Amino acid sequence: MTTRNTPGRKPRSSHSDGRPLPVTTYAVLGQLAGGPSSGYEIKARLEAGAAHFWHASYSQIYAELRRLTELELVGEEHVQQDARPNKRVYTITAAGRRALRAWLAEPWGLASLRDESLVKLTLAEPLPDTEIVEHLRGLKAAHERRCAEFEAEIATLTGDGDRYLVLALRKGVHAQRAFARWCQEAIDTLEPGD
Amino acid sequence: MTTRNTPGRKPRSSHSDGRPLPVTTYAVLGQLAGGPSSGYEIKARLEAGAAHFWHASYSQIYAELRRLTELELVGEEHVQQDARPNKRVYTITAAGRRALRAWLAEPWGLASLRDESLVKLTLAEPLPDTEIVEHLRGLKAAHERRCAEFEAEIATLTGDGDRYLVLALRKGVHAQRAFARWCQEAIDTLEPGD
DNA sequence: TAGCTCATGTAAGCGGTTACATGATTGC
DNA sequence: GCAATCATGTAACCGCTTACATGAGCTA
Repeated sequence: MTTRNTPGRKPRSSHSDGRPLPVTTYAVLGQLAGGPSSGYEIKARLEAGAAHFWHASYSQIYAELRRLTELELVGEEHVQQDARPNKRVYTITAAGRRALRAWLAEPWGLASLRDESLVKLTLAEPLPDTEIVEHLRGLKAAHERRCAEFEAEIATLTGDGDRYLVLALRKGVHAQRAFARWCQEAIDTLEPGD
Repeated sequence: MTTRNTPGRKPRSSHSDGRPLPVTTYAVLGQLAGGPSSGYEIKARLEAGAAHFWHASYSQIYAELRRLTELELVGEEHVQQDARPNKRVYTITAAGRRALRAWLAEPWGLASLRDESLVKLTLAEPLPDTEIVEHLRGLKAAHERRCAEFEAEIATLTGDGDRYLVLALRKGVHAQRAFARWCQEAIDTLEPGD
């Protein structure tokens, strides 16, 4: 006998719906794992943390908080403040922590890269190679600048609490360096003499 | 005297609207630059070409073709076929080629990477390092597999017409290698002995 | 007095995916 | 007889961005 959906029981809590929650939801939930906070604070934490590789607007954060509240993965508390606008402070629940841990336990997937410059490159056939090379030079410079940005940010992070953030930023450094090197390789193969 | 919008003249053709067209539009338009074809064929060409770094579903291709037709960047022709379903064959117009060239002439932008695994990493604090390392090992293996896939595909491309595609795939190789190396670096810093 | 920080939201729209619908021909 | 190829589309939905709306207190 298969497990029946006991009818009349409203399917509550963690996404009984088969589809997985989007990453952004967990990104928000994850911030709450570090302590209760308001939507506004969550935005700030995200900006200070994973902002380089994941981004969320206010609209979306507030929407996600509504969703998380409905799923009972977070609890909501209205806080009156004088001298400040009132807050809604969200707190992760036990179910929330479970959901987060379960998500972290799933295999860590590859980033799917949608690369505009490669679309351009594959369509660049009618252009003269010299022009393509010009673009590649510009791209290389951009990658190098970005790389330097990552390195600069790492340099400002001395605290031990930032261990994982530093690791994450290191990935940025690796990626940008690789891209810059690829640009040079591509330039070399396109340049006269080939 | 500033250039006035001559009123009563309907703003026709190439996106008089300020916003740039999305990349997908140009990806479709670009396929047409290689000769007239149907939506179905365009899908096949995309799949054979830039599919690894840019993807488009049928729904979207047909939608883009409608848009391109409206913008008069492509021309549409209904072709009766016996023994086959009827086609709509699209042909790039002079304005279409201009628009494509203009797009290619714009600076080639960096790929914005949204990396799920990095979100996980920055939220992994409560997990024991051994578990994180496990995930990173899995990720490294995945990157190496992907790298091998790119290399295998490059090996099948001997033709000279595939020059740019090969270059593009090389970027994939570079990226995957860099990611794999980063995984190892991260593993090393997290592993006991640190 | 002007602008920043704190604080929350709505509405509209876009890019994109997934599921669904249809149907003829060719090759195993 | 069954699946694959050719061929085009619609409808619903989702994730996300952008623009808009509001408002109090603090600081230059």
